[in-house]
Amino acid sequence: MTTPPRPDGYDPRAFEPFAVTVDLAVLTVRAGRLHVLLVQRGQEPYAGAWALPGGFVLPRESAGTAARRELAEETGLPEATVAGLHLEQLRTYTEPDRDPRMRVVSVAYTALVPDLPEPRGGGDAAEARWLPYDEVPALAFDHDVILADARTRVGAKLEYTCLATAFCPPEFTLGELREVYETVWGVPLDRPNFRRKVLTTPGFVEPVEGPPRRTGGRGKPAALYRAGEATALHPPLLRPEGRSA
Amino acid sequence: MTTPPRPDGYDPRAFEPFAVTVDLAVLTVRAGRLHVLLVQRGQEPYAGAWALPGGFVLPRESAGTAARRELAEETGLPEATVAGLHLEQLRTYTEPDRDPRMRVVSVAYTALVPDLPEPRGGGDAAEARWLPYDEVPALAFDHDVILADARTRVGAKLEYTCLATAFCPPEFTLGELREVYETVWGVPLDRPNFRRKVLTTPGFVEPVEGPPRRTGGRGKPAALYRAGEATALHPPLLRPEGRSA
DNA sequence: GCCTTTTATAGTCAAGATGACTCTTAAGGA
DNA sequence: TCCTTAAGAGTCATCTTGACTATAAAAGGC
Repeated sequence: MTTPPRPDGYDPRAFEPFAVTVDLAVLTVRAGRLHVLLVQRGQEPYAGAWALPGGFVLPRESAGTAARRELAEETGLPEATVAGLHLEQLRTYTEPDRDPRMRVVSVAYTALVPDLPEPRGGGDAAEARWLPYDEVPALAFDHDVILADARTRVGAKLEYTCLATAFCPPEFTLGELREVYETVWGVPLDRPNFRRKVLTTPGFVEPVEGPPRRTGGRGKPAALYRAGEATALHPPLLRPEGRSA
Repeated sequence: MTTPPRPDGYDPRAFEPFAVTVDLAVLTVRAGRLHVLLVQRGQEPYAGAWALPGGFVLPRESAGTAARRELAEETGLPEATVAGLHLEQLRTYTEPDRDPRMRVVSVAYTALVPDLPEPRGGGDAAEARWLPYDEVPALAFDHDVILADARTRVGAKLEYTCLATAFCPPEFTLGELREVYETVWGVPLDRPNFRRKVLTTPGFVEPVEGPPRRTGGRGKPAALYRAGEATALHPPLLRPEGRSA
C-alpha cells in the first residue's frame, strides 16, 4: 500500500471521508422458489423502496461482524442462529455515485439460509419480507446489481462446493437437497443420478442414524441426512447444459 | 441498506471517517516460478518493509479505476497495457486495526500478467520488484493474508476458467500454458493429457495461422496459440490429487 | 556428420464419471 | 382397492480421465 497524496503529518480529516456499509443478499428456497430477504426503506433516499438489508459498519467492528449484526437486527433471529449461518463476502461496490448522499462503499455479503420464519421488520426498516426472486421490484441504490451478482455466484458455487446444504434445515432428505439445486439452477435434475452423485461424494452428506424417516406428504418416506464435513466437491456437480459463465 | 445511527440531518463528518484503499496482488510466472510484484515502503508505518502495491481511492474514482491507476503508476507500464490486463476483485479487508494510523478498509485486487519487464519503483514506493512467491518476506499490514488469499483464489480459478492464458503473452505454446498450471499448482502435469484437454475444450485456445512455430531453445518447435473466446472451462481442468478447498 | 538430450505431438487402453432409463417400494388420497 | 407420487436400486452406453508408449524435430556436444 502506498501513501496518500500528502502523507506527511497525516491527518485523517484531510480527506473527504468515505462511509462503509454492508449489504446482505440473504437467499433461501421456499416452496420450490428462490426467495430473497428485502426491507422497505423508511426514509430518504429511496424512501418506500425495497432494498437489501444492511447498514453502516461501526467504527470498531469488521464488515463481517457488521453483517451478522445487521442480519440479526433485521430478521429478528437470535444471535446464536445468525452466528451459525453461512455468510460469505460477495464483492465490494464502490461506484462514486451509488449513494446520492455521500461517498459510500458497500461490502456485500451473501447468506444462504434454510426456510426461516417470516421476519419482523426490525431496526430501521419499515418492513422486512421474503420475496420470490423473480418478483423482486427495482431496488434502491445498486442493489439490483448486487442481488444479480449474488444469484450468479451462488449458482456457480453449487457446482463445486457443498454449499447447497446451507439452504436446508439440519436434517434433510435428498429430495429437499435436489430441490435446492433445481430451484437455484432452474433446471430439473435426474433423481437417481443426483442421488448417486451426492452419496458417492465423500463428506457431502452423512445419513442420520436410526430408522427415522420423513414423509413429505405423499410418496415413499425418505431417509434423512445431515451435512457432511466436506466443503468442496471433487469432481464438481455441473449444471446440465447451461455452460455457466 | 439501512441508515446510520442518527440519520436525521445527515452529516458525513459526524462519523469517524473511513479511508478506502486498494491493494494489488500482481502475479506472474517467470522462469517456472510464481512471482509477485512488491514495493518497498518509503515511510511509516512499516517504512522499509515490503508491501503489495496499492494506494488510496480518490474521491471521484471507483476502486477498480484506482487499482488500474496504481498499477500503472507502480509498474511504469503504459496505460494502454494496464487497461487490457485481467484485474479481478479479490476480497475486501476490514479488520479495525489493520492500519495503525486510522480506520482503513482495503479492496484487494488480483492481476495476472505475462512476464513483464522489471518495474521501475515509481509513485510513492522506494523500490518495486518482482519477488518469487516463496521468497516473500513478512509484508506490511495484513498483506501476507491478502497475498495468500490471492494465490488460493488463482489456483482454484485455473481449474474452472480459462484464466491461465492471462499469464501468457499474446501468442504462446501449449508448453508455456502448461508451465503456468504446473507453477501455480506446484504439480507436474502429463503433457499429452494436458494437450488433449486444452485442445478439445472449445474456445480455450485457437491456433495461430501459418507455419509459424517457436523453438524455445531445445526440443521440437511448438505451434503457437492465442487465447480463445471462452472464459469458463466445462468440464473443468481439475488438479491431480489435491482436493482443492 | 553422428549421437544424445529435450520437447512437441500422435495414439492406445482401462478406469471412472455421467446421462438416460427402467423397475420396485412405500407411502397418501379418492 | 386402485391410482398417484416420490424414494431408492440398478443397467448400459458414452464421455472424460489418467497412465503410458511411440514418433518427430529441434539443439548441443563430439
